[in-house]
Amino acid sequence: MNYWLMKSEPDEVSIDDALAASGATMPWCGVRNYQARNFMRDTMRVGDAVLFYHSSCAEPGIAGLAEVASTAYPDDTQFDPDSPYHDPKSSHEQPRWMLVDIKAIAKTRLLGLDELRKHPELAHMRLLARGNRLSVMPVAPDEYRFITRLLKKKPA
DNA sequence: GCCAACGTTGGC
DNA sequence: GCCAACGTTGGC
Repeated sequence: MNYWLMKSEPDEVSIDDALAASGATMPWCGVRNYQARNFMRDTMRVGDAVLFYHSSCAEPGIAGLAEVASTAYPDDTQFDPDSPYHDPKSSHEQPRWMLVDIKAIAKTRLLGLDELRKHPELAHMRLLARGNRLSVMPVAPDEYRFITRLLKKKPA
């Protein structure tokens, strides 16, 4: 069992949007970073736990829980000239970008960046590292457990 | 809107 | 294979 954090801009897809999707499941399209793609393609397994993170918004932070719901397959948006995620250098024969399906499980309280930074137990999270830009990243099991406990508590 | 940090591109 | 230029991310 692996643990992950996945960023989404709530203006695009919020945890509420994900929960409202058919089966609360949606293809995690639009990832255009090789490292993030490799995590989805090579390491994710069905049933892995996911922290659903809201980024580029007024209150960035963990907003819900989700799980990996498929193995990796090509991201269709890369082939669509009308999509903002279109990649003219990709082809059906050799698709460049892969994704997995993500199933939303629950909305949580908003666990903001400032609160995450308060805890020494989380000091090594990749999310909190300087200049971090990865949109899909692994979370250590201890960090995941600590965060799920925090989510059940009131904000500090 | 600003800007630091980072990844990618492409000329050499 | 180096590296400058450029584009993007994402918090503030």
